[in-house]
Amino acid sequence: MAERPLRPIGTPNLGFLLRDPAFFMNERLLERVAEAGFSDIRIAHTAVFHHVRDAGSRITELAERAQVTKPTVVYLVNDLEAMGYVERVPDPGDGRAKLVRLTEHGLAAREAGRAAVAEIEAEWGAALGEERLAKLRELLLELRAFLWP
Amino acid sequence: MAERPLRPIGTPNLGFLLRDPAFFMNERLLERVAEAGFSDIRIAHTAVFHHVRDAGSRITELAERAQVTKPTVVYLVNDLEAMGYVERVPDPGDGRAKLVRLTEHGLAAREAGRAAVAEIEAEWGAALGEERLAKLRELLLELRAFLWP
DNA sequence: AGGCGATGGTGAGATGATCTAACCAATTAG
DNA sequence: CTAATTGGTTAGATCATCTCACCATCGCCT
Repeated sequence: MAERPLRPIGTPNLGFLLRDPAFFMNERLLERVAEAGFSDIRIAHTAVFHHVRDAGSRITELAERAQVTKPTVVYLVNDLEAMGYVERVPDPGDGRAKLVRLTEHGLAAREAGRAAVAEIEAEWGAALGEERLAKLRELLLELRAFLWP
Repeated sequence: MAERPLRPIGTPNLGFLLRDPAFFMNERLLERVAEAGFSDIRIAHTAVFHHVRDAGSRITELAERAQVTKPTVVYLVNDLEAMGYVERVPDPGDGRAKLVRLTEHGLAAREAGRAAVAEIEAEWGAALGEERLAKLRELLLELRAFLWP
């Protein structure tokens, strides 16, 4: 298998090429969110911020969407609740369930996060050229469609 | 900042687009390496396998190359040494230093890892088309050059 | 209507990968 | 020759994640 032209020596494999900039973005994101006044947010919390719906989401739903286990989400939500970013409200439609919802503070943090991401992507766009960045995004979306049909 | 056209709703940001397939590759890599008979290798170990030179590398060098601290490398190397993948030999040129080198077992595991990566990349190439995958790699290399000049 | 399997959420405890701080041994530079 | 630097290690902490066990509620079935 793998009868394809060998990569030039020293060219990192796709795993590294993908992971390293993802890591970079995480770090910058955290930096800028901290600068915006939310310095207690850690990278794991982004799973919640990214997936929680405005009307509130169940723990189970968050776990599915973020592809982690329920106890992991509970741990993150406990954390965020203690820090005032989210609140748990009873789910009106099901006595067992609770809805996790962003507080005002949480909404502000999410906005800061979104702004930071947009900023970082803009910097990358300025460096590569907007069309090339768009092409990169397109290819990554295609890859994602293949991996998670 | 960020006066660029908004992404369509639901389009994941670049962080996720990059991280998710990197994660995917890691998991597949580990699976296949395990199938090849090296089932005790964990993902963190890849840092050592990927960066160690055939002639042997110092702990310090590995830490720099893998972008982690020295104690982290010591921890990984202890692990790999106990499992028989690497050995420590004294550095002939410096009494303080030791060289970490792959054993026969380690070389075999590295080969299995390389084969697995090549296989996965070939699958991606078959799905996206080789030229498009090459384009993706090219753009990622460009991004890397921007981020780590 | 009552019981019981499925579902939503939690707690306890373990594990893995990382870090910082402190340290010893050997080297190199004044 | 001493002092600062460098290579490696140990100890201990932290964080993010998991599995297993559990309780509460729901909704179905007889």
